[in-house]
Amino acid sequence: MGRMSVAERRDSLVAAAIRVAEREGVAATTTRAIAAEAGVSLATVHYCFARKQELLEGVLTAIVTQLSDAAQAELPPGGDPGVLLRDGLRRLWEVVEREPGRQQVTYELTQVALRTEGMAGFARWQYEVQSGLCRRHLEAVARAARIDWTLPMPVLARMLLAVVDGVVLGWLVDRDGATTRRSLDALAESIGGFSRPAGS
Amino acid sequence: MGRMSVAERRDSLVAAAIRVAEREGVAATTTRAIAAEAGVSLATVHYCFARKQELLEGVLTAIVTQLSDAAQAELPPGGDPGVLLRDGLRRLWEVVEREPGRQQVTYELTQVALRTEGMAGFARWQYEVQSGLCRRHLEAVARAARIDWTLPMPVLARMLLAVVDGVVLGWLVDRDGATTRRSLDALAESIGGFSRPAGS
DNA sequence: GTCTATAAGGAGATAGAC
DNA sequence: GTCTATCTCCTTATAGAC
Repeated sequence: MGRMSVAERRDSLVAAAIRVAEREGVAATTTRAIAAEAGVSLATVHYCFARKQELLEGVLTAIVTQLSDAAQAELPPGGDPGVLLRDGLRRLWEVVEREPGRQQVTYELTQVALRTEGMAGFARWQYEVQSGLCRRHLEAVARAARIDWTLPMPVLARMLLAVVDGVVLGWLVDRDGATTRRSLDALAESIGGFSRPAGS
Repeated sequence: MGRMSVAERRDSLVAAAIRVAEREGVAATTTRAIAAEAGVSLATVHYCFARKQELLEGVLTAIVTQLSDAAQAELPPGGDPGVLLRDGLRRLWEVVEREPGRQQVTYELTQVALRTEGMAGFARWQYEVQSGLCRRHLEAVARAARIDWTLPMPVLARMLLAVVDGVVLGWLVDRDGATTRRSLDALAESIGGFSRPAGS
């Protein structure tokens, strides 16, 4: 843990903060805990980030960016839109179920951002990014299944994002994976129903 | 603000805590802030609640109970299940849009409960109560529309609860009421589709 | 039952040596 | 860049007078 550039140290502190937040919760992610996790002194944290809020913004940005990078997937042509959506959500679900702490941190950070002066914009940005991922996936499904959606894209994207958020939130509370997966499948099928053959 | 019984004082402190939490967030709901809001001294709070966690449990209980009481509604016979569900969600939405702080506090408290030793049970209880409300509403819709649901009730109830949670969560971030209402309508219609005429 | 006063500790942030 | 030491403020909780 010798000397490194400010940029490297910042990345290392953000990574440490994410580990602490997943393990202990965002509320318990103090600058002291982050410093200990990263193996540096408290003052080093404040040398790299003028205020703690800047570090939290870095955490939120890193989490959203990682999620965004992981969500890219191309779809082979053909198939039913409901089935394509269902398969996409099942792949997403595997990731969620493997990293529950990450999802919990995401929701906690959104709440913190909404309540913190000057961070509300980050919450909205996070939501726009996730909404954009939903939109792109819905467009990919439309191309693959050769259909047009019968609802405006903003409405459909919001439906899909709401379904994912709500389902994950519920699972974080009761950890009933079986019922959760069946609900997710049914909701995917539902949304797939808002389609008609392309150009008709 | 003279003397009152412990029970009365506890209720008054819980009510004060809810007001502070709606205004400032659960994280900022300190015993001092609650005492000030209730017009009593700090020591009085600790006289009525041995630990702060007991007070928070009282807040969560009060919020869930109030929500539960407000959700009762009888449905006139006849109509389409999707339309009945949609109308129910629209009534619920009016309440949500009128009291955004209340919803935000609910999510914040769930997160706190999940992270707090000894409070995880409260989060699960909260979820079971809300799930029960969804189940009862779905059963009422089935009676009114004379249909049977084509999915098991636990799955349907979870779908409905997830939809409400996800939609509210998204609206708390971007406050786009128009898109939110259209998404809610479409999702209600979707869930209504998992039905067939009764006894067929 | 309610108060004032205080304990005991944790938080973010900074000063100044190296 | 990183450290130790410290400041200042705020938190939960308690003691003891009234």
